[in-house]
Amino acid sequence: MLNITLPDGSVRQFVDGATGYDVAAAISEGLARNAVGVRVDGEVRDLHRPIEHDAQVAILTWNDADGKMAFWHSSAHVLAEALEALYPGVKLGIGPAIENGFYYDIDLGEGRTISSEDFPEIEKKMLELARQKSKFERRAVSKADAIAYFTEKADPYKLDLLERLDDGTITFYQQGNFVDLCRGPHLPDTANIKAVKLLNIAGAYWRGDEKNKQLTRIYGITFPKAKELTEYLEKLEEAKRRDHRKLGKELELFAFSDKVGAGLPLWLPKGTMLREKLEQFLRRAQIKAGYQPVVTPHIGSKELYVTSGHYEKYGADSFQPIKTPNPGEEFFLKPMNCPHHCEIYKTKPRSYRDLPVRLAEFGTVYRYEQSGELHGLTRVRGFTQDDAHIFCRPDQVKEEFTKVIDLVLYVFRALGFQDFTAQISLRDPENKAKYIGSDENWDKAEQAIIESAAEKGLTTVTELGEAAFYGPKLDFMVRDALGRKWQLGTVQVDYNLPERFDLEYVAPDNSRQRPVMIHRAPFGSLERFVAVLIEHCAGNFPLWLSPEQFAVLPISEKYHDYAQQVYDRLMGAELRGAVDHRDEKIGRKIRDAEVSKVPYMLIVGEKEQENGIVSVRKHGEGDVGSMPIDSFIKSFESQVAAMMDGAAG
RNA sequence: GCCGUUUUAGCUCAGUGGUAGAGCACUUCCUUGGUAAGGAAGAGGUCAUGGGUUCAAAUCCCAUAAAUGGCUCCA
Repeated sequence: MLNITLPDGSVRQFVDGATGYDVAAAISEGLARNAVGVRVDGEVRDLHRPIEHDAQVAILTWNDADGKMAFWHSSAHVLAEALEALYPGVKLGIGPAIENGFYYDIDLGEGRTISSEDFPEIEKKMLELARQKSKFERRAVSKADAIAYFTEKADPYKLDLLERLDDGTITFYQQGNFVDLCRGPHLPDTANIKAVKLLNIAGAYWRGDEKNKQLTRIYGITFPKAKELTEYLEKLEEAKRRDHRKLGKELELFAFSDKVGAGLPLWLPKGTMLREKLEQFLRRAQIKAGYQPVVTPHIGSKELYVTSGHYEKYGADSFQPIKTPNPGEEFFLKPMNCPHHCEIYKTKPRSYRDLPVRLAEFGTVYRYEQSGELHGLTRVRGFTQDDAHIFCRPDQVKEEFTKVIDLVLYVFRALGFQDFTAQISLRDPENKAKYIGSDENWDKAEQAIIESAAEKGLTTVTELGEAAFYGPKLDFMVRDALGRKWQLGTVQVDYNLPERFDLEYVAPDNSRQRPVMIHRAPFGSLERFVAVLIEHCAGNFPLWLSPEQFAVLPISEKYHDYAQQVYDRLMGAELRGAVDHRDEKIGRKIRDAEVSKVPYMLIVGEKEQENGIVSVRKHGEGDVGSMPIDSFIKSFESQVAAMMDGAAG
């Protein structure tokens, strides 16, 4: 007999050889019908695989993340089966499930191509195969048999995969006539796959190595219900509507020009207003937090980067040096601000009493990103970091880290980013040699990060081996309203640059000590931050940031004078906006203001002029009634203040 | 950087080898209108750039650039 413990803690008994399906069926018929897999003592397995011993068992359905993975992984096999049917001789690479769907890498062979125009036919074939309700059958095979099978099939990629697998761990899965090397687990059968959509097609190197052959990767997604596919596609449409590249153009925030150069954004007046408000906001917060603003040039001599080590590592792949009339003299556009800041630190001897020294700069840096990597404002070749470097004693690292986290949280709250996680990147304990800095300091810094993150109650994930070679770091990952993940703020401990620049402070015993350096940027870069902010709020910026906070809309030309009076009053109170003087009807002016996402529309006509009031309309909400101009200003100001107080609390 | 796709008016996009189009935006005129598009007329294009094929190229071919979806990279 098998004792099966269910997630609710109850224990049920089953005959030997019982499967996950039997367990599901014993719980309810509906569960058995919807089950896609089973978790046995933490291991996700096929529903119909016998459970060998007493275990903790959870039935997985589409609603479990692991259930979705099995569902999509199985869908990838169906895609492969369809491709084999439609494109005989196709060679298969790998076909895993991913966060949203699955893909399969294929090699069509010389001269054959496939494009998104072929998708409908492939989708049709996949649905046809799915309807056959083929069982996914698992079988263990010996390495020799596996090699024989794929040699016979002349599938070089599977053979390559097999080379790295050990005998005894190899399993095949078969549905219909299609056999694939696969660890599983899979769905019981193909019938659950009711809706199929192939999404896009792309090149991908075999094993992710650009020295290898490039395969064709087909991305797709499947669902157990057609309705869910429709909803997913609607979500994609919504993401497109929020795309910062689209909104940036529509709202006239930024632009690019071939003549200026790829990846070099031009900030238009409205975008610049937004950006300056963000800068102003952070500048103030940083002054309060004890930072000292500094300004450094956009270029630095080659020597600076030889010292920092960046020349050796990135010199060849950077913007190439700027030459001068002096032979041999070379300058680089600065790819980061830290070397300059190190030189500021070195302008005078520092006492342990002076530390920490916090140098802050909105520093614009230039990096020659690969052409294929450029993407709107999130990946550019010239961008401004809200950078600062904290030079402190090793015993101050933790306190400084905590303060930086406070600052980042303050910034995120003020901007409405509630859903974020913090990733702690530590060194690989197996391979300590590849990191610079003493063991003792690393331990101290890693502890400092872990503890301060815990004290601040951050939701963290810890990644071993993800630290930079010069120090551990903490990155803030923000999810936008659609659940997409972005890396914004970062805090990094650095033992390398203080060493390379020979930074020192005088300790109480008069000895020379090495300070620790902390790089930090709450926004990361203004460019990426604005991009994420745009997508996060779909272009409806918080009132205090909105480039245009109001639009005065006169009913007709007769009220232009009064409109101007209203405008002057608001500008006097330091609100931002404009009067719509066009010869258009009020409906049209309202529509245009709504479309351009102006938070407040102030409609003025005869009534308003006579009574010294404005008729207020709120973006997305409509008419909110009329009030004296001063009341509007007061209510406006209290709203802005509330946003800032909320952030501080 | 690599693979695929795309590039036509300020914007969004039609146009499959034979006289360059639409809607919106813009200009002018009419209209002075009360909470999401008033009407009319006009102006606006080296069809990304450079080569080639052809009697003839926005259209077919090649190269370059940029954008875009991925891959690789990211101080």
